Amino acid sequence: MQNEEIGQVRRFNRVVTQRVGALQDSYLSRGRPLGEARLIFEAGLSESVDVSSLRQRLGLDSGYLSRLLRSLEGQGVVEVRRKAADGRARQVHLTQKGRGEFETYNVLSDQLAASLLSPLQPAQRTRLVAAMAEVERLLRASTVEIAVEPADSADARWCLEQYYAELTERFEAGFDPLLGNTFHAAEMTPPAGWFVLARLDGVPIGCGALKALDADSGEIKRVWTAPEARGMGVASRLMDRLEALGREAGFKILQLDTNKALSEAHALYRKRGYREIGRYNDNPYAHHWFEKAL
Amino acid sequence: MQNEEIGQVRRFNRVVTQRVGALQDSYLSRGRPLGEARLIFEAGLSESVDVSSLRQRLGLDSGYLSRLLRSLEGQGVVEVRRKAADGRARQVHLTQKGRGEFETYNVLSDQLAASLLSPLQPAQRTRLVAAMAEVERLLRASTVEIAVEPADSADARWCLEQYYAELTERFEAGFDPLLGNTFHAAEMTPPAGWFVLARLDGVPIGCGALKALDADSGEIKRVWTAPEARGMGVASRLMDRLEALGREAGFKILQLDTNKALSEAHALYRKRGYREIGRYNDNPYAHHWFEKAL
DNA sequence: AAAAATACCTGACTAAAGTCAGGTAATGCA
DNA sequence: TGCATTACCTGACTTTAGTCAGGTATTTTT
Repeated sequence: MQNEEIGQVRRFNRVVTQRVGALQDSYLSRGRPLGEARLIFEAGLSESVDVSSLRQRLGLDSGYLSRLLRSLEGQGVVEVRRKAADGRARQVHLTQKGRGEFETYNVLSDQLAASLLSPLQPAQRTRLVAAMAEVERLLRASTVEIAVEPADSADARWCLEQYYAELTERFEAGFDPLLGNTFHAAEMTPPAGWFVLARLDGVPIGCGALKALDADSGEIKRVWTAPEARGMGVASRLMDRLEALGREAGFKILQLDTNKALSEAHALYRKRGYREIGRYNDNPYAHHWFEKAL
Repeated sequence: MQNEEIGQVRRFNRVVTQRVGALQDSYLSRGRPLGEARLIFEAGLSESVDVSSLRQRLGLDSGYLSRLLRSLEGQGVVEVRRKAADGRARQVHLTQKGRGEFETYNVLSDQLAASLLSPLQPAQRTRLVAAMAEVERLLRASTVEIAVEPADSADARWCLEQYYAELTERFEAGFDPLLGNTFHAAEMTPPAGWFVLARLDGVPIGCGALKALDADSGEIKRVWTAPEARGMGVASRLMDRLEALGREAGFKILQLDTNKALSEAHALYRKRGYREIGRYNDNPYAHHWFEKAL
């Protein structure tokens, strides 16, 4: 990484935290401590929130949050009720007054955003918004975490279900997981194989698997990215990790198959140095077979 | 301004303050209150700083800053000495230990920046850095403030001097302010005329003037942007303001002259709807004359 | 030379933010 | 059924941040 890049990131950090951060705080606290304001904002995002979820999202101490909630209850902006499904847990709702406050914060946030744009000329404004979208997307991309996980965890299963559902929709002939060269959790468990999961803010957004074929070769399967996370390079990073695992396992060759409907996947494999080979398995859904020497 | 733009700015604000802001704080406070850390950082930027300048830059209360300095003195990271030139004022120096702390913060800042970039692929990284540069530049542009000010203030004179110096350098024949259709402060003082100044973070970075020629027409002069602030649309905004002042004053027509060396200025005038006319004054440095109906 | 202004300091506050050690009620599990 | 766990609460703190009213030394102005 060049010094120049680092320097640019640091300048960016400085300017943005000053302009946006400081403005944001002053706009949004409006006579109420920032902690309370943030709480109203979080609570307003949905009909009701569990206290535990607030605690996690805002990173607050249990006692501290409790006190904040008591204060907001005193102001009549929230109600805290015990949860029907679990009597220990409690849920936070905004009262009508709270809804009003939430809307006010929303209007202020809009004004804050507008105050950043309004001094600019239309062309500059368009460029700023586009650059912000790019920064946002790539910053989010840079916080995607990829880790080897058990293939039978709830998150792993969720990803695989999404993946199958997408294949069913996209394949001409539909997709039946039982026919399609399925592999089971055991085959994705070291040392028979590996399952990697990509998460954004803790939420699974992609997966991939590597299965040992023999001592020298492995097969890559089930590489999937959630639609909302596409264009962030997640699949590439999953492949990076899977290939690294293959290298560690001593494989000389990685193989994979794919359906003709998955054109983005073809492009990705080609770009990463996979070359098309003849059929090496009897997967009824496969139209193309690739391999790459590690 | 469209809702879509506002929404994008708000998403950007949220993502950036979360990622950058939170990381920054945790990285940079390292066991020391953030206020003290910021102080060390500011003090380290130069050999020595006046307390008053720190107070201004960090926006701190005099008593509060004083206490922070005592605390840092106690930790042995700064020395506060009276200033030779003015016995009331005091100067802050980092001790050797303080220098070490400063360097540590620098390294941490670099690491923080690197941690945002490192998960990305080279192409993404390049795009992120470019987008950050764009956002930084345009956000800075959006905080430029333009105001009508007295033409004989220190900042106004500074701008005009810079402007003259640049003309001297760029004009084939050099430039002598006494010959060049000079106008004096009185002519830029309402209602005879107006002087507008552009500031970025309080520092003057551009100026412009409008002078009444008669009841129906005015002349725009001395539109200048500091080299480091170019490409931010400052000149356009100065022109906007000057034309608005002209409209308020009831002028029907604005005129201006310019030297052939100032090609960017020509482009700007043409883009804003000025059309070239014949010589209307005897400015020896002018090669082109323009006017625009308001 | 006296008066006014300045630059900083000290003391005495307050509010906000955060921490930690118990405590209570509800739930899950053996 | 009883014991461990959980989800949250309360009380008793500390730290950080910030404000404000004087006070002292120095410089500038008159």
